[in-house]
Parts: sequence; C-alpha cells; structure tokens
Amino acid sequence: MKRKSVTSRDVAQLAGVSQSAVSRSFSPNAKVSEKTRKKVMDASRELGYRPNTIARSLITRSSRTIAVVTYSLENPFYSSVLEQASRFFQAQGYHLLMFFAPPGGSFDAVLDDIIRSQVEGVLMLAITMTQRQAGLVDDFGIPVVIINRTVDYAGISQVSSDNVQGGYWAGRHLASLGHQRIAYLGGLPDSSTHQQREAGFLEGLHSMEQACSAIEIGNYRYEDACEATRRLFSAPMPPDALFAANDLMALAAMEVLRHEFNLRVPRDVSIIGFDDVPMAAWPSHSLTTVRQPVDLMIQKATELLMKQVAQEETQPEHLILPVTPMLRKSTRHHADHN
Amino acid sequence: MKRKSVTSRDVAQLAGVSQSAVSRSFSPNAKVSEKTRKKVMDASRELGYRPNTIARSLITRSSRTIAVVTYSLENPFYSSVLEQASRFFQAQGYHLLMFFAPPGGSFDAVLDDIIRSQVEGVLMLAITMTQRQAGLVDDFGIPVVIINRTVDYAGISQVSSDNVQGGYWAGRHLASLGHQRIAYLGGLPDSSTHQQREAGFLEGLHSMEQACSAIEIGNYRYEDACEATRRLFSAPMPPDALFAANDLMALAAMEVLRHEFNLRVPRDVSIIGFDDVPMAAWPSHSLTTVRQPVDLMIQKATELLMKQVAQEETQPEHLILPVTPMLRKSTRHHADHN
DNA sequence: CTGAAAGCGCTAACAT
DNA sequence: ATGTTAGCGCTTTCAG
Repeated sequence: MKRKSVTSRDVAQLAGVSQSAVSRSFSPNAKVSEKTRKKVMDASRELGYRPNTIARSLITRSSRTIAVVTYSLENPFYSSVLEQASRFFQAQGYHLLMFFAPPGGSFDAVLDDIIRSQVEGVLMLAITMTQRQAGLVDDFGIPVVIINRTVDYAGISQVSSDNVQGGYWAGRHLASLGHQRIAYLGGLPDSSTHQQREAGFLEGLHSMEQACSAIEIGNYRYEDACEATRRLFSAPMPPDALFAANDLMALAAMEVLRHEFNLRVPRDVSIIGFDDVPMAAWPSHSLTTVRQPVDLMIQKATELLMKQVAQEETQPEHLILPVTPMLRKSTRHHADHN
Repeated sequence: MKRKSVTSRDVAQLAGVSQSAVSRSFSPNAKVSEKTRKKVMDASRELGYRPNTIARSLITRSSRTIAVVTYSLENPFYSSVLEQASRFFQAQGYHLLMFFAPPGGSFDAVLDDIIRSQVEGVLMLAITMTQRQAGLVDDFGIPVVIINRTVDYAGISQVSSDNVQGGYWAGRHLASLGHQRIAYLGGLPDSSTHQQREAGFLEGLHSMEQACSAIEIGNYRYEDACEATRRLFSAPMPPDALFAANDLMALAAMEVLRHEFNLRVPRDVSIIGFDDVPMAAWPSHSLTTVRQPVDLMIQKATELLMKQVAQEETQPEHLILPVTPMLRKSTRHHADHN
C-alpha cells in the first residue's frame, strides 16, 4: 500500500549503468545502444519503474499539459469539445487539466490558478472575458484559444461560428413565413454569442420590415428558458414565432408550449434554435436550427493551440466559421402561410 | 510573447530577503513576520511572480492532481460527475487531469500514462476493468475509486447503485402491468451495470412467472439503440414492453416506436429506462425510469477518494446506493390492463 | 524569525 | 555511446 518510489537511480544500479543511461533509454530520440537499453528496460520492469513526469517537466520546462476552462458542461456541445480536444492532445502526449469557473464568476482567481499550474496552453470554452482579463493571460505569454466566444482583444486566438449570420437567417426566415409577432429567447446577456445572434436576428427582421415583438432571457439553461417562455406566452398578445439562442432553450420552449399552453408547433408557433445538438434531430423535436460546425470548430481550435504551443512565434487568429440552416419541422412550411 | 520566468530568487533579490523567505511567504502555515511577507508580496506583484507548482510538487511529492478516466462523455451522467467532482476537488486545491480510454480499448497504455503522471488518485467513470488491471493500479499504491461499475476485486473502492434491485423492479412492474412479451434492450455487454440490470430484470420477471421475450444490445448509445429497437420490433411477434439499460436508449426506442413503427407509448408498448437523466422528465418523453442517486454517488466517490488521498491507511469501500423507481407516463397505468 | 545549504528526480551539456 | 556534472525552482532541515 505504500507509495512506490523507484527512481532512475535505482534502475541504474540494478542494470549496472549510469543514471543518465536510464534517462536516455526512456527518451525516444536518444543515442543509446540496444544492449544498454535492453538492460535498462529489464531492470525497469523488475522494479516497476516509471519515469517521473514532474521531474521531467521541471527541467524541460514543459508540462505537456493544457488547461481547459469552462463554466459548465450542461450543454453537450462543451462535453463534446472536451472529449474531442482531449483525445487530440492525448495523441500528442499532452493532457487536459480541468478548471471550472465559479458560477458567480470571480474568474480572476481561476486565472491565477491556471498560471501557477504551468500549463502550456489554455482552451477556453464559452468563457466571457473582459479585455483586461484577456490581456492578463496574454501578458503571461501563454497561448490561449477561446472557443465559441469572442472578445475585443487581438492578442488571443478565437474560434467561433458566424452568429450574426445565423441570427440574420433566423430573423429573415421567420418573417418570410408570414409570422407577425416574432420573439427572441436570449442566452447569457453578457455573452458575445447572445449579443451577436440577437444583433443578426434583429437585422434580419429589419430587412423584412419587421421588428422583434418581445425579448426574454433564458441564460442558455433549460429551466430558465421554461420560465422565460411562460412569461412570453402569458402576455396579452403572445408571439407566433420564436428564435432561441440555443437548442436547449428552443427545446425547453417547445416543451412548455406543447404541454403547458396546448399550442401546436409549428401550426401555432414556429421555433428556431441554434447549435444543432444531436437531440434536435430526434423526430419528436425535429427542431429547425442553425448548425454550428462543431467538429470543425474543435479541430481548428485544437490545431491552432497546438501550433502556438509548439512554435514560439505564431500569430493569434480570429476564425469565424460558417453556419448552416437546418430546416426541420418546428417551423411552418412556406406553403402554410396565408 | 516570451515566456516569463520569474523565480523566487528574482523576488528575493528585489525584496532584499533570502529565497527561502519568499518560499515561506507563499506557504499558508509558515512562520514569517508580517514585515517580510509584505516585502515579498510587493516584490512578487511587481514582477508578476507565481510559485511554480511543478517544482513544488517535485519536492513535496504531491501533485495535487487527480486523474479522471472515462470512455466517453456522451452520456450526460458522466459530464455531470466530471463537473461536480472537479468543483469539489478544486475547492481543496486539487485539479483533474483527463484521460480518455481509446474506443477499442487498450486500456493498459492509459494506465501506464496515469502512473507516470504522478496523480494522487484516480477516478474511474464507468470503466470496465479486469481483475488484473485493478490489481495493477492497486499495486502502485495509488487510491482508486470506480464509479458506476463494479469489479470483482476488493482492493479498490467502488461506488455504484443497486442495479440488480432496479432491474428487478422494472421486471416485476412490467409483468404486473399485464404485459406478455417483455424485452430487454441491453447496454455494453461487458459492463457490470448491464449484467446486473439484466440479472435483476430476469429475476423480477421470473418472480412473476414470466420470461424475457427478446434481448438486443444497444451499447448504451443512441444510434445503436435505434437499430436494436428496429430489430426487436420487426420480429413476427414484437414486444409489448421494453426495459432499456439506460435512459438514452429508452428514449431512442421511444423515438423509433412512435415515429417509425407508429406505435403509441404506453398504449401499445410500455418503456422503462435507467438513470433518470433530466431529459427523462421532459413532458414529451415522460419516461418511467429507475433513478440513480447521481449526486449522492458523486459525493460519496469524491469524499472516499479524498479521504484515501489524504490519509495513508484507509480501507477501500464498496458502496451500493439505493435506486428509486420514477413512475411516469411511458408505462401503462395498472387500471389500463385488461 | 531568517538565511544557508541540501536535495526532490530528472535532462542536458560536457567530457571521455 | 556512455558517464560525470550541473542544475530546473522549489521546500525543508539546520544553524544562527
């Protein structure tokens, strides 16, 4: 039960070689004769030796560790990012160290924690940062890629999708369907995604000479979205169409409308979401939505981060990837409108 | 852009104290005068100094890191575990290091990786281990807690729920409803949860003098469960009731039955799931299921692991927590049966 | 209370 | 190709 602590010295002694020969034997591209390597490996096996990664990190100054920062994993989008990114980095000998930002959000303490931990890069999942905070991490010279949020600061890389365009399409589409009272179910008010989707949406409506009839906030969460939907549809003149800033909220609205207000979707109300989570395609929901290119976002973000970690001088990039409207059955068909 | 590398020596020099005074100033329970500590803190702030956690780990022999091992985060149950466990450990100055087991599953390489990384504990999420593998980690003297799986090995701690009892209830309940052709939609065949739920289910049916009419495997995954459901209900004598080994598969079955086979749930087919994920309670699904006490499982597992990490001599425990039947609308009411 | 000195386990020159 | 030596940045005796 006691912690074994077999060091390279122990192995060297047993194998009858120097300690550095042991070290070399465990380095992929070192110059060791097959004979010594074999002696070392045999001795290692016998003693159950494993190189101590921490000692290695101290001297090579590379922890082979990437920090992942997020507020929550409730949205499957982010657990998906986490899983894919982790597999990607793991394949290159890196590992992810988790940091959850406190709900309330004194994000600064987490930042401090991250810097102490000597990670070589930071992956931010949907973290809303101020320019000051972005500058703070940047000053430390540690590569950062932020996924699904933008911040008005050039020094760190950002990968997001075209939220404005997605919102614009949603607005125009609902208006083109002949809806007259079109509402917006917003996400976290401070988030760039919320703001951009809303801005695009309003512009889309405007381009069809319509305005937004009502706005409520669901904070990207299921329960909050249910509440917001109840408020929207308890009004004297309830909406006849709804754009939600993500799928989870769109689905929440659909549940509330169908089962509490006895409204039919899309007959009485059209709904559009954002993300295209797997569940959106389930036949029961068949949610019309704006697809974010999740896999591509993850791929770009991880590659970008890896590149910055590997090479000293790489310029930050701001990537905005295209979204795709997914027409399903939660919105009226054009022919339906009178 | 260059990596800053401010060391305690730099701070000491600026503050006009010794390097060890700096170290002491950053140790919570060290004996330093307020005066020196202040000098040190001021100098630290000026230089942007952060103690190097890696160097500290090397000497204290404690990485303050816990490994989390999982196959996938597709099931929200596990992202939930991850988030809650992470917050718990973070509050005590520990962080989680992610390890994803390869899909095919040469789990041994991951084990080696984990040992090298000098973590102080391991949290296994739904990892199916052989006795040999369990013994291997145990031999290293590193505390392990395995959540939602059992393995026939006493040396490591295990936290699961009463799968046998849950399956038993499902079997008896479906039989008591008057169903005649009751099928099982299984999870990963090798997993202890699958085996225990199935065993309990068959026993429950048996206690009502019924047998299981058909078994198909859905591997705990949505798509696989859809396929399995199609096979089950394409048979000449399709089931009139179904017990799925988790909610995700139960919901998949519900989608397929309603939208591909035009069957009504529960009128034509009763369905019972396992887990009680949030989605199960959505009115559209209203899935009758066996609730696992997720929060309690997480709490017990993290506390157990923390205890073992903190104290050398703690006995492994095998916890089996009680499950709760959640009667919703995917199963017939008793009065319905003729 | 504070500084000097000795490593933690390893890698990376530098000799040999 | 191998051994010797000098640290990586920090914590922790040990004197003073």
